[in-house]
Order: sequence, then C-alpha cells, then structure tokens
Amino acid sequence: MIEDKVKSSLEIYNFLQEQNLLESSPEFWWPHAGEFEVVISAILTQNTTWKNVEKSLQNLEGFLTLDSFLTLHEEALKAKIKPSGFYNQKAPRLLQLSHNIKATFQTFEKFQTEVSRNWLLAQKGVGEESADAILCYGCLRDVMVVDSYTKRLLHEEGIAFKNYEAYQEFLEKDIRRNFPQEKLFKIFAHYHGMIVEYNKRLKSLH
DNA sequence: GGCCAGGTGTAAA
DNA sequence: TTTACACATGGC
Repeated sequence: MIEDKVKSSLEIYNFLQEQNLLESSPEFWWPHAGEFEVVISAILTQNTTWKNVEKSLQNLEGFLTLDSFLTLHEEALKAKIKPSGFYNQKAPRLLQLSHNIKATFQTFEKFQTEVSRNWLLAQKGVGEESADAILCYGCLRDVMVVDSYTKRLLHEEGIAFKNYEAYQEFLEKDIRRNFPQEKLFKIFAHYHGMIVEYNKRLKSLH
C-alpha cells in the first residue's frame, strides 16, 4: 500500500502551472496591478464576488487615483459601491485609508515603496489578507496572499496550520528556496491567482 | 428561499 | 485567546 505523500508548496505550484489557469488574465492576474485601484478593489472584494466588485469599479470610473478618490464624499461613495455590499462600513473605511495614505506618504508611489505590513494592518478595514493583497498586487512586493480558497485547496491536500502566518510561510518558503529574489513577486502573484482560478473552474463544472 | 462570495471588527464567553 | 455575530448585494 502506497501512502499518500503530502505535497510541497512547489509541487502544488507546478501542478497549477500545468492547468493553464491564467490564459485570459492580466499579467499579474489582479486587474490594474501596481495602481491605486488595487487598494480600493482589495477592500471592495472582502467577502464579495469579483463580479459585484467590477460593478462598483465601473461606478468609480474617474475616481480611481488617490487624489481623485479623496474628492468623493462618503454618501456619494456609498452609492457607487453599493453593488459590492457592506457599503456602510466599506465607504468610511476606504476614505479613511486613502486619507491616511495621503497624510503619511503624500503620493501612491511613495506608499508603494515605503508602506509596511504593520502600517496596513493598523488601518481599520484592512486585515491580513487585504494587507497582503495590497502589498503584492498594489505595491508589487514578494508576498503571498492566503485566502479561503488557498486554505481549502491545502486542506484537500491534507495540509493545515494554526494561523494565517503559518499558511503563508508554508507557501512562500519552498518558493523562496527555489527561485531568485527578482522572480518572487511575479510567482507569488500568479500562485495566488491560479488558486482562485482553479476554484472557479472547479465550481463551473457543476 | 437558502447559501455563498477573492473578510474584518467587535463583543462576549 | 477563542467564538459568535453583523455587515449587504447579487448569482445560482
């Protein structure tokens, strides 16, 4: 009898790579990676389908830079992000976060190079997953996002950990050992993206 | 009509 | 430190 061998992070990554999951995705999977828009979409997508986030983003056309977003009033913002739910709490949190970015870093470009994970976690409405999504897809840092899809996939492989950081370390460590520093951002961005797309594909087969 | 979605903050145990 | 609950729309 052959025992099931627990897969390594690299083996899972390679398996996903073979599935051609990112064929019709943007270069770094998350739409408009490297732009301020990612800060907004990272909050809007909390416990919400991406389809509904897209509707809100369409309503926000013309307001998706740091300075233009800050011209929005709370009630107007609520109306625009209504399709993606939780608008009564997401609107004030988005405005506060944007205001704090402006006050602390002046520009989104400086925010990208200087912000820390702890600074993000101190913002109301930004938890571990959103902080890492902003760091990876907004700031182009070598950080792996852990979401419910990621945990689900690992659990199906018989892999489980006690907290977010432990999942993240399992996923990142094996990749860091096997690839040069300059490739890590793109690999982590794709890795998380492939996990999401893999789950979408499984769901669409029902 | 119930359940879920690219979570987070808060309060109670 | 863990658990329970509110937050809200839209698709299936």
